[in-house]
Amino acid sequence: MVDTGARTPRERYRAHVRAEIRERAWEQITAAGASALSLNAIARQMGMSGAALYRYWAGRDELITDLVREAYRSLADTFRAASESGAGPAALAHALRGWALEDPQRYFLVYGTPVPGYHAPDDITLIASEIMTILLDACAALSPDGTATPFDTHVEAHRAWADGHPAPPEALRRALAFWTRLHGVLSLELAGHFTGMGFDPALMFAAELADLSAH
Amino acid sequence: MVDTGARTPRERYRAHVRAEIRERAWEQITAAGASALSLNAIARQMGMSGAALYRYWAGRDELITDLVREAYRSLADTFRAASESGAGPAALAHALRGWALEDPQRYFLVYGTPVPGYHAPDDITLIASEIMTILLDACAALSPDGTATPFDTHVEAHRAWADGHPAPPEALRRALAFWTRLHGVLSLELAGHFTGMGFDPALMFAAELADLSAH
DNA sequence: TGTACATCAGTGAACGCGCGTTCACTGATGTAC
DNA sequence: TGTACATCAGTGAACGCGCGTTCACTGATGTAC
Repeated sequence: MVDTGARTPRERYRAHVRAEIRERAWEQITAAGASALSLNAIARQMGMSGAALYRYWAGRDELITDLVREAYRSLADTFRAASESGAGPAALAHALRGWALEDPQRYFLVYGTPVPGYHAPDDITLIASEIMTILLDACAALSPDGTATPFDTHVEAHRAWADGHPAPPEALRRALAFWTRLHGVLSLELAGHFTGMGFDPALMFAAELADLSAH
Repeated sequence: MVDTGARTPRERYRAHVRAEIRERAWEQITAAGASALSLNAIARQMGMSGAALYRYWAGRDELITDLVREAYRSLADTFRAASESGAGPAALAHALRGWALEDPQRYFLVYGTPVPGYHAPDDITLIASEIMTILLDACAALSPDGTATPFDTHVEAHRAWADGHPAPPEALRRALAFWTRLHGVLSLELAGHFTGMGFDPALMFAAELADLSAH
C-alpha cells in the first residue's frame, strides 16, 4: 500500500512495521481522539516494547505530525481524483463529505480544535494549498454569475493565497464560500450538534451545495 | 459575579473559592486546551493541595462538564442580550463572532472536536436549544423571501428540534443556514486555517452575513 | 562456500514525571444550650 | 457570655497508574573478502 520503493528485505520489513504503527495509531485516534494517542499503547498492541518505536519515529510529536500529514495527503488525493471526474465543485463537495464521514476523527485532526502553540511544518501547509488550488480550478471553470460583491474587491486585493492562480475574484469568493459553508455543515454534523434535531444532515449539505451552484 | 445568593460567610467563602477554581481552569484551557486541564495544577496555582478541590467538585470530569455548561450559558446570555437589541439576525451574528473571538478555546470547548463517547447532560442540551430558539425567533421575524427549496419541505417534515415554534419552514431553513455558515467561517478562522491567506476573516464573515440577509 | 565483521531491530530495566483519587487527620469556624 | 459540640475546609501522605524517553544490551540479518 505504502510501498515506497523498498528494495531490500530489510527495507520492506521496515516499511511494513512503519505502516502497522500508523494503522494502530489511527485506530487509537478513531477510538479516543488524538490526545489519547500513546506510543506505549501502540507498542503493546503490536507485542513490542515501547522503546522499539524509537527506531521508527523520533517521538510522539513526530508521529502525530506524520499522521496530520497523512490526513492532509489523503484529502488532497481524494480531491484530486474527484476533480478529474470533471464534475466540477459538486464532485469536490461530495468527495469532501465522503472523506470526512469515513473517519470523523481524521477530519478533526485537520479541521478540529487546534492545539495552542502547535504549528504545522511547511510541507503540510503546501498540501493545504494544493487542496485550495484544486478547489480554485473547479470554481474558475464555472460560468461567471455576474454579481460582484464588496468582498470580491477585498479578496482581489488580497489574493496572495491563490498563489498566482489566474482565477477572477468572483471565483476566489466562490471557492472561499464553498469551503466555509461545507465545513460549517460538516463540522457541526460530525461534532454531533445535529443529533436529535430530526432533519438529515446530508440534505442540509446538499441544499448548501445547491445554493452555491445556483449563484 | 456569580453570587448565588450566598448568605452566611461560609457560603460566601465557598462561592468565592469555587469561582476562583473555575477561573484558573479557564486560564489553563485558554493556554493549552481542555485536554491539558489538571486539578493538581489548579490547586498548585491556588496554593492548595490537589485533594482540597474534591470539596468543590466530585472530580475532573464534573469540573469540565461545569465549564462546558458555563460556556453554553455565556453564549445563551450573549445571544439573549443581542436579540433584545431588536436588530435581528445580524445582531446575533455579531454577538456570536464577538463571543467566539473573546476566547477561542471556550468556543472550541463547545463547537470543537468532540471527545468520542462523551455525552453532555440534559440541562446542557436545554441551553443549546434555548440558543436555537433565540435564533429561530430572529429568523421568523424577517420578511419571507418567497423562495421555497426542496430542503424546506424536508425540514418542515422534521421540525421536532424547533420545539413547537410557530416559525414557517422558510425561517427554519434560514436559521440552519445562518448557523452553519457562520460557524463555517468562525471555526476555520479560529483554527487558523486562514492565517497567511491575506484576506480579512471579518470581511468574509460580514459577506456571508450579507448574503444570508439578502435572500 | 565459509568466515569475520558491521548493521540494526528489538529488549528490558530504569528514570522522572504528573496525574486523579482516597483517606485519616487537624484546626478553624459556626451552632446550641 | 461561656462552654460543649458539630461542621467542614484544607492537609499531607499514599496508592496505582501510565506516560515519554534513555540506555546498554542481545541476537538476528546482511555484507565483504
